[in-house]
Amino acid sequence: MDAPQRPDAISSFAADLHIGNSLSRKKEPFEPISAPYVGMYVCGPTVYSNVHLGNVRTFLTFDIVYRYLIHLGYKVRYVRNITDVGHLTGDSDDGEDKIGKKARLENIEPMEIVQRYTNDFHDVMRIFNILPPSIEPTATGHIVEQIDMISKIIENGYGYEANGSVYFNVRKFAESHDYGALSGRRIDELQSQTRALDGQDEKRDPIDFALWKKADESHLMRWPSPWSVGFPGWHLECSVMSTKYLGQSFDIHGGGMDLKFPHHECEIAQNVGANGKADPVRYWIHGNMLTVNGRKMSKSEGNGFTPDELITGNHKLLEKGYSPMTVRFFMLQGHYAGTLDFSNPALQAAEKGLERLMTSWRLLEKLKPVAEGGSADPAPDVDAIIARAYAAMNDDFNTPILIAVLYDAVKVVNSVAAGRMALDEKGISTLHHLFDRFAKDILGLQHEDVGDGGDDRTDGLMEVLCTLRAEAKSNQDWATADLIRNRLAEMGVNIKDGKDGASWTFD
RNA sequence: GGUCUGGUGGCCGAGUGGCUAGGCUCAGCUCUGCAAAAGCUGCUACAGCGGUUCGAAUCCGCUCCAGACCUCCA
Repeated sequence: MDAPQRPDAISSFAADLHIGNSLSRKKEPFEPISAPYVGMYVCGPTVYSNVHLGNVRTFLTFDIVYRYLIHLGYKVRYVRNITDVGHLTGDSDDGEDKIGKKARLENIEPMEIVQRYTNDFHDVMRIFNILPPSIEPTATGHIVEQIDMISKIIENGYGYEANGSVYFNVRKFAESHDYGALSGRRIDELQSQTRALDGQDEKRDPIDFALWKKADESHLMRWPSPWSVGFPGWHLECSVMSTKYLGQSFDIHGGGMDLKFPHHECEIAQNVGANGKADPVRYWIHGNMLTVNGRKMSKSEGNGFTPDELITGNHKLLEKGYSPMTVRFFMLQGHYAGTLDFSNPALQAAEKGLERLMTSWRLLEKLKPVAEGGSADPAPDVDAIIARAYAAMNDDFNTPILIAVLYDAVKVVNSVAAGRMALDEKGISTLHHLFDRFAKDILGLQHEDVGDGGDDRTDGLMEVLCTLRAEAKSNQDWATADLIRNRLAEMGVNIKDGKDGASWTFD
């Protein structure tokens, strides 16, 4: 897994980068707080089960952001947390800690759960060629800092203790701050929307959220604090770890659309409530959901695929298996801010489209420049293609447009290979640059064939076979020519007859 | 009910005032011993209704439809 090549200085193209900011709901020019450094925080997974493709889409979105910022020359510190405590089951069952519950069900240590699914998460990230972040902190590794932040929030008057638990006083905070600015919610509406208080509730107001929860001995994961033995609230870890590693104000905060409320709204309140600094995050980026037959992919719907099911095709909703690169490409053909529907025809279209792109990319390696002094007519304008590639990425990371631009390059490569167009040395090297930087570094596309082809010996063997076949063809010995072609095809080697002899590709 | 997204051709999916994606599919053609690949051409749409404008898929209003979110032991 290769990180993008980072230039020594910030690219001149960086000045045109615009980011769709979910806080302002506008596309804004990207101006880092202290260039060349960029701080980016993304909410990572809660490691109590296998990740599914919907999760993958979110992390892929920020992989593209990360890769492009690096490509532009920024020194990015990318922090993506692992939630290993505090995320409660929010639905109708019991509101237990998700990890604690799983540990109890399987009768093992919570940390075994955490380790197992963290490993799984990393494996999945790897097969989709998603780069690891600079720092991957865990909630349990930052209990001390979380307690410290709670204390600050209480000191500042925005938190209160009730029976050993601590809550954030939303109404108090909203007196002087715009709670709801990110999600567009108003606290009066929230108030009326919230389910009725039951008499046991320790919260002063139903819209308050927990910073610390007291826990009895049946809880597997609990820590001492000034208020009680218990555990931190889910929203707290992200505030704590982003502040610790990126500062009280930082550039980019990302996550899935479904985290906008309450999670991110609460994060802002906590950061501001503890640090007193308004606007802790400059640019909020939210990746949209992956749907299946129009429904959000989720475990409870039974419409989530694990990577294994995806690759083998062993799932009732899959007609066949698809490679991770196919899925990566498929996801990048849609913009991150829109929903994307996962379907078999769409996947098959992506598979074929990717194959055409990759075949052309391989063909580029063998392209010969037009001879010195020879005319390159008609000569395609490859510099314009590069400019359009940057324009696409600068427009809020518009990968679908970038892919469309790459297909223009595909057309050029194929035309040159077929002798219909000509390129000089410089033109060819520009195309190399386009594919290496945009397809490989930024989109993270890579050839999936492993081990076969590419080395000198294979090339030599192929040359011999092609020469023999060319000889057979010139003798009109079609039987021999077809035998060579067919036997190679059985092995996954495809011969293509062009104007200047045959070329070959591997499946 | 509230908040937020969206509704684009056979399918997927860009595009936010005039030029205008791209991929896949289908049909025809070129090339070709045949095939594959590649290239060319065609099929060419913006949920509905009204408004603004010289001009709207794009802006405004309304309607219809779809999805997400609405929080801690509800």
